[in-house]
Amino acid sequence: MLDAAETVVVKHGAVRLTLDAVAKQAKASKGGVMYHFPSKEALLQALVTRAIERSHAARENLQPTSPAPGQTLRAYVRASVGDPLGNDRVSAALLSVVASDPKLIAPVREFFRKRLPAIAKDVPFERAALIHLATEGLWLMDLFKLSPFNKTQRTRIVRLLGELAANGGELP
Amino acid sequence: MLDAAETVVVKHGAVRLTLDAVAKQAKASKGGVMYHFPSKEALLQALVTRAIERSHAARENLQPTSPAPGQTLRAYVRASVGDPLGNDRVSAALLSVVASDPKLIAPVREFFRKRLPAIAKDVPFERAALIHLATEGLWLMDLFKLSPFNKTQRTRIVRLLGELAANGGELP
DNA sequence: TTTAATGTGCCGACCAGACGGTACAGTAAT
DNA sequence: ATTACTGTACCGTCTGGTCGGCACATTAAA
Repeated sequence: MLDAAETVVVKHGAVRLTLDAVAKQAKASKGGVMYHFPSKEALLQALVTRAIERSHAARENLQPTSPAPGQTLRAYVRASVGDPLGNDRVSAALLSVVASDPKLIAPVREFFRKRLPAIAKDVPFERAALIHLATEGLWLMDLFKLSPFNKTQRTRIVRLLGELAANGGELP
Repeated sequence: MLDAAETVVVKHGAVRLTLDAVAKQAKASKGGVMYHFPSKEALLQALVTRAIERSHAARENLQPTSPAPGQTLRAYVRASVGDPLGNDRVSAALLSVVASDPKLIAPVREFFRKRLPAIAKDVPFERAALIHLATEGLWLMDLFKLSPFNKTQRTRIVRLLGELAANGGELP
C-alpha cells in the first residue's frame, strides 16, 4: 500500500497524491485505502516516517570500517549526494508538500537535529557545519532542479566535500 | 494587487493562495483579480518574477565599494543569510508550490544559473561553489525550519562564510 | 452437523465543500 | 464610448471523507 503511494508520488509528484490515485495504483478501492489509513494525513505521515528510516539506513550502510576522524561525516556526504538523486526520489518528491504542513515537517526536523551530532562528533564544529550545509544545499538544489552546476563540476564538488570531511584538506 | 497576494502567501502559506483569498485581501472582487491576471498561473508567475527581482535588488544594494576579490560573493552571502529569514518571506512561502510546477521553477533556475558566475568571478571555483552551496543550504533549511543550528551557531557560520568569501581564510 | 452470530477486509456509490474559471449586468470615471 | 473595474450567480471538476453493504472466515449455539 505504501509502495503504491510512493510510486504515485515519484511518478506524478506529491501534489497529485490523491486517495483515488493511490487506490488505483494499488489496484484497490478508495475505501480500501481509507481502511488502512484513517486520513490522508496519516498516509503522509507514514510516508515521511518511511523516508526518514530509509535515509537513516542509507547512511548506516555506508558506515566506514576505519574509525579515523571525519569518516562518519564523509559517509554522510556520500550517502546524501554521492550520486545525483539516486537513492531517494521519494523524499525529494515529498518535501514540497511536507514542507507546508507543520505536523509533517516536525519529525524531519527532529531527524536533522539528531543527525548533526551523530555525523560531526569528531570534526571541528565550523568545518562540520560548512560541509553539512553545503551537502544539504546541493541535495536540495538537485531536488528542485535548481543547481547551476554541470556534471563535471558536481563531481568535483562532491569529491571536495569528501576530502574536506575526511582528510582535513584545505580549500583552494 | 500583487501585494495582497504576497500577504496571503506569507500569512496562510502558498497552498492557500486562492483567487478568492487574494480578492478578499485586496478588498476587491474575484472578477477584479481575474481582470488583471488571466489565470492563477499568471498570478503565480508574476509573484515569482517579483521575488526574483527583489532578491536581485537585495544583493545589488549590498554591493561592495571596494573591488577586492570575493567582495561580491560576500555581499551575496550577507544578502542571503545575513539575518534569518529577514528579507524574503515571500520566496520562502512560495517555494514549496513553485517547486512542483516546471513552468514556474524554470525562471528561478535561470536566475540561479546566471547568478553563480556573477558572484564568483574572482574566487577559485571550488571555494565559491562550497560557499554558494552552504549559503543556499542554510537559506533553504531556514526556510523549511529544518536547520539544526541555534542562534549562536548560526551567527558563527554566517561569519565564517563571509570570511571564507572575502579574506581567503582557511577552515579550522 | 447444521445454523446463526460476529468480525474483518474491502468495495463503490455518494456527499459536501473548495476552487478555478465564466458570464453578465451594472457603474463610475475619463 | 472606452476603461476599469464590482457584484453576483453559476458551472464543472476535483478531493477528502462517509456510509451501507458484501464476501469470507471464524466461532458459538442448537
